Amino acid sequence: MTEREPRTVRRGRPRQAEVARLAGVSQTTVSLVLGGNKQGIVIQEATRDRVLEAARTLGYVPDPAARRLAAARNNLLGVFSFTATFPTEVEHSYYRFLVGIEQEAAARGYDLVLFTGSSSGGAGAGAPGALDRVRLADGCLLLGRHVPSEPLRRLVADGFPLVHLGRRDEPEGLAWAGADYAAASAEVVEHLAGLGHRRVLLVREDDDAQASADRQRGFLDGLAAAGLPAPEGTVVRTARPAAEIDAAWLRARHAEGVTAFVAEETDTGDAWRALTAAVSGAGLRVPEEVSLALLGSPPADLAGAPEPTGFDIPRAEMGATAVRLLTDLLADGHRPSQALVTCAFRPGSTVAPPPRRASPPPPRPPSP
Amino acid sequence: MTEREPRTVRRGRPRQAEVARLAGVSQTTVSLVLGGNKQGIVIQEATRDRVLEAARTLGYVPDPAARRLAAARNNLLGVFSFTATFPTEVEHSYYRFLVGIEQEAAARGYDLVLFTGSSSGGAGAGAPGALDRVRLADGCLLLGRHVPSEPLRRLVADGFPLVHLGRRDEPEGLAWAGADYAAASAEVVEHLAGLGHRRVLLVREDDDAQASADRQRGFLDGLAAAGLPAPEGTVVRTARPAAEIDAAWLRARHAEGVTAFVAEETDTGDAWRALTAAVSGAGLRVPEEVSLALLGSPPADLAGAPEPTGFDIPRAEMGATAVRLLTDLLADGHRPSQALVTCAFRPGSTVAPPPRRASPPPPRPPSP
DNA sequence: CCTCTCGACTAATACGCATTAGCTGACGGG
DNA sequence: CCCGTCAGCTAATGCGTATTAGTCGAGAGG
Repeated sequence: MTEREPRTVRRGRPRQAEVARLAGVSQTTVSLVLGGNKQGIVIQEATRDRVLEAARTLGYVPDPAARRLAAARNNLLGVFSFTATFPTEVEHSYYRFLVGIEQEAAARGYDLVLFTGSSSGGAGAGAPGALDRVRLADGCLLLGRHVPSEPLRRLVADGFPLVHLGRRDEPEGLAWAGADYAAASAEVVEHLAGLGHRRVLLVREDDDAQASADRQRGFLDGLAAAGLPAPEGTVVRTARPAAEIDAAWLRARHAEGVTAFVAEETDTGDAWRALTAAVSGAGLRVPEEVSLALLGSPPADLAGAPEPTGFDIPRAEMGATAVRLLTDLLADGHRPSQALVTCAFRPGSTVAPPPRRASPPPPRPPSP
Repeated sequence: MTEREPRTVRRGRPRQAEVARLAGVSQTTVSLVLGGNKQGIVIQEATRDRVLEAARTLGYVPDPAARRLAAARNNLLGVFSFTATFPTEVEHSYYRFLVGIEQEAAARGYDLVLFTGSSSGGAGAGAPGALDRVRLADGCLLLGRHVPSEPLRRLVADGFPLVHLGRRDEPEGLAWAGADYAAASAEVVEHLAGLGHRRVLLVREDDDAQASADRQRGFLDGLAAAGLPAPEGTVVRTARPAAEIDAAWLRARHAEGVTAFVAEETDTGDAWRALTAAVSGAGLRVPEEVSLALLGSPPADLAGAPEPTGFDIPRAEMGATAVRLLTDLLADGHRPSQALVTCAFRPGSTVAPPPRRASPPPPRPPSP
């Protein structure tokens, strides 16, 4: 039942052998001319030209798999993410990474392979072997907060060149390019303190990502640096921001003397979303009565709203840095290294000095 | 002086051969058990179990490169665009294509290769042989309006599986997945006519893209279907919309009895941008005094403005369709085909019946 | 008995490229 | 005049897996 099409279906893709035949030389010579020829074998100018000419006319392109198998390089960098690389939600944060990744990869002569295993349509990132497909490329970039450890550990142990986008200490020796959330978060807090705020709260989602932890640490460091206390309840961690961070909750905190709220940015932006909703639900004006800050960028659908004070994550730069790290790894096989990219403070318009009168806010009629 | 490390440096990664030795079978059997065994060769339950057990204890993971080499296909789909795939401008239209492409590719077990050659950092899409690199994949998707014909023609002639995103008749036999701009444009015009508009103008940029031509055709077809004339000047084509479509121009057209303006969507959105600017410059209210429609989606930076009446280009669906076309091509080697995806009409809020006061449109002699 | 399936595997080979041993003819020194 | 270089190639392998031809023993059928 198997149709044994002889040579007809032969994909147009030419091999070195075909090039060799056309140029009247051996396959070896073709490999020598087109490949690196690191052995320093001497080839005559004329021969070399014939080969190049033949390759051009046939449109020869090396097979990445074969190249890889023969223990050489592909010039392919993998990109693997643990959720779809292009999520359906508009303007997902990965896009910005990709901008930097593509540019830097292009500049260094690498093409990109997007491993789609984890996309919703596919088998899922959890599928056994999904991560192993990256071995097709020379090295791979990892995106996403929630990366399964076990397969990763294995890759690292085998010495496969990997760079994680975002700080990650988990498998010992994994290289990464991260944003300096801690420093940026501290800066935001110190900015608030400088304006006169004494009681500042951090709202974070119930998430164990390193990025969340870093922000919290920076937040607390910022408080400490400003000489402010961090009593119990200073960091609010909730799995369901929309439900728990509501107008009543916010009014209560405000009544206790909290004048500024800080939210972390996450994939969904839920913390920030809940916070802003709660504030407007409570009828408080921003920034006159209460200051808000966002440790990251606002979700795209809130683009119309006033620009939140906080910082911007230099995603494109992180992507470029990660590519740089990876290609360096490929080049000199140095041991994995890591890089922190600085975030840019964004002044925004959601913070101001706290209201003068230290008394609790006036009771307002419920909004219609 | 060749370092012939015997077994020591043997990559921690075991091969099928090692598994075979441990299980006391041949490498072939291992391949049969662990691979698909599409040949339907019968293996005893006990043997199969021994192999699986051995594979587990050794932590065997198949080498994707070898697998793809042996399979004579690499399960890679190329994505080639003639501008950077991830342009720096926010929310570029390619993103939406990619959403669909990634999903569908994942669902069909393909990974994606992004050819970065055309990115700003690289050699540029014009570089000789830039397009030839796509031969590395099993097939390739082409994005972008302005695709150089010559290298493309070659690829097509060689039978390399290619699908263009967007209608394209140029190289005979090129497959494509396009949006049905003509039908959608006609629908918009008929909608306007149904509301009572008699004089409708189309503003298009000076661009020879097929997409522009299709919209114009649909626009004219729509007029015809509604029984409206299309006198000279009904289609306004300008290279510099911002300069030529200004308040004065708009006021003049309005005075002539034109009650609705339609703009095409382009990469830049300049036509629409100019049109809206001109209308507000002319002090005309939308949609009370003048109706506007956009053949496509508005640029992202105009997201705050009222939603334009028009249609949405189903980009994700187009991407998915293109992938489907391409994989079908790969599977049964059928001759290239094309697919039109329907655009969804978007009611929006920029059109309304024309103003009541029937300042009689100048009875112009319809040109024959 | 001896050929003939048939079940259950295994040996051999192909995939496309890189690499490593040759191999050949020209030239030069002794 | 013979051997050793050496420039310039080519033949032969290997990489890890999938596939295709067997191979081999055990029953079945004649």
